[in-house]
Amino acid sequence: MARRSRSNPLALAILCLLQERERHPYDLVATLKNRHKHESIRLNYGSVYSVVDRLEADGLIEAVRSEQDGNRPPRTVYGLTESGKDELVDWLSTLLSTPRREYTHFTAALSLLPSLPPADAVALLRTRLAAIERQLAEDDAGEEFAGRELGLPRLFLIEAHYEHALRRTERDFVAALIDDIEHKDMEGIGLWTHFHESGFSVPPNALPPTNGVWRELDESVRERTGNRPGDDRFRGASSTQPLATPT
Amino acid sequence: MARRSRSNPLALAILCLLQERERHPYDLVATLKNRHKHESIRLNYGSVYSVVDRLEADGLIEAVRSEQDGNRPPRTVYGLTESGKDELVDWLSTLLSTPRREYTHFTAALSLLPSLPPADAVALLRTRLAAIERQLAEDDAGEEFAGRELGLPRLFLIEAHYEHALRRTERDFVAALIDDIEHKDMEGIGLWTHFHESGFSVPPNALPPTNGVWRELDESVRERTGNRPGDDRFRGASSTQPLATPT
DNA sequence: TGACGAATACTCGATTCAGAGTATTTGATA
DNA sequence: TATCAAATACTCTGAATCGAGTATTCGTCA
Repeated sequence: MARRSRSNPLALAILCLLQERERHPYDLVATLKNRHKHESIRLNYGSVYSVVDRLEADGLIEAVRSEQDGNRPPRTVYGLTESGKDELVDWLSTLLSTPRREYTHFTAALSLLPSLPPADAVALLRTRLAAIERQLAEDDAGEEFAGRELGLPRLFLIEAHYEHALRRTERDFVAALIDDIEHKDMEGIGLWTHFHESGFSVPPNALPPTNGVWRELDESVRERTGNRPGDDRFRGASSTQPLATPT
Repeated sequence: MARRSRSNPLALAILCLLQERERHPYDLVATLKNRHKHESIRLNYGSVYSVVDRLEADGLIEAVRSEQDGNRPPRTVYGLTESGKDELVDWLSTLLSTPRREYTHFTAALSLLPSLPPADAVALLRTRLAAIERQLAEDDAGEEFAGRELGLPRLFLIEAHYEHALRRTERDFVAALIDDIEHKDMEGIGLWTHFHESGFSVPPNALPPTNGVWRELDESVRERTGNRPGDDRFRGASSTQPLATPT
């Protein structure tokens, strides 16, 4: 059998819940929300039903019975199969033992930061910093609540603690970044400022070739040189005609 | 016009590149890889072409001309429109200023940790820890290289520095977690161990009601009580018949 | 000079997903 | 007792995504 996709951790969460006992789809959703798993795993109805179908098609879960309450739509109750149990252990083990590249929106935004003028960037990062501080305070209050009021053991809050630690790192990083930009305490800021002030909206390729930041990167990173796309000096020496008809 | 989806940061990256100058799709891909943006933004061919189509349909970019080199497939060169420029600034500003929930595979895995026996969890986390340490060492070497050999300003490596900081946090967290589990230095570990040893693969609902962790959570978090799905005491009091025909 | 691998430049189809929409029931309120 | 909001339990559709596949050309090395 071709390897399953494993791209959506919701499928893994479902396997875990079905390991506890049999459940119908709506019960899965309700339980996940109840346990606040939707804060660490993307969850919505459409996904649940299609993921359940896929798991069933792959033989990892199976319908064990159908229930009906009055006139409501019948509910199909699912249980874990043997190979489902195997997949659960293997998948979860891989996720835990092997770091993989994680893509986040904020990292993406940081990598595009030079596309905004430095002053704007600082203002926006300040707004973010304030929001993070608020969130950190809420985290503390929430932990207080879970620990004291609910008596919820730390074991069941591991992911919340981890996210809290990440958030603190984010706060420190953003604060330091703001400082560095403001005090021009970072290589490249002169260029950044200059190019936005002089009306070129983008730094790298506006540089004369000899100082071209990206050019140097291109040269060093690639074994061979040449006038190729991706090389920022690329200007298309091929035949060019105006585009006549749009699609 | 209905608000654009903004779920795929690749579209934002493309807007940023087109702000620099006009490019054709393959040039976009090559440039993104060249600048190592594919390490912070998920990138593959299929996505690029469909994202470009979408951006064009939304009027954020437009085809400016078509080039052809000998017998190769013609290349359509795109440029940024005025509303594209607006969207770029607005989208990037939002990403920077407003924290949003970020879903990662590792956080998902942590939230499902109790589904494995504690001893297994510790072993897997140790493997991860070693991999993170290796990665951290590579980060240092890579930074050395970029800074010294390439003279690449820190401004263009912000995202790499941020990921490095996150990785250090992850290392510390994982190391501490291993310790806590091993020294049973965490509330809930007794139960966790017990339930895996006694053959119940899952802790929460195996508890007697009076000590039920999730039950208490359910009670406290929800305003009302009752025998409903998602409540872990739920056992389906409705009519039940065996499932006759599978689909 | 001819063969082969790497790079160029996409195309296509099969999943996968998000989220809006639908219909029923329960419980609180007026 | 009628009504209305909230909760229950999905269904459907169109969009987004992924990755494999295709076809051409260039450079290099025997």
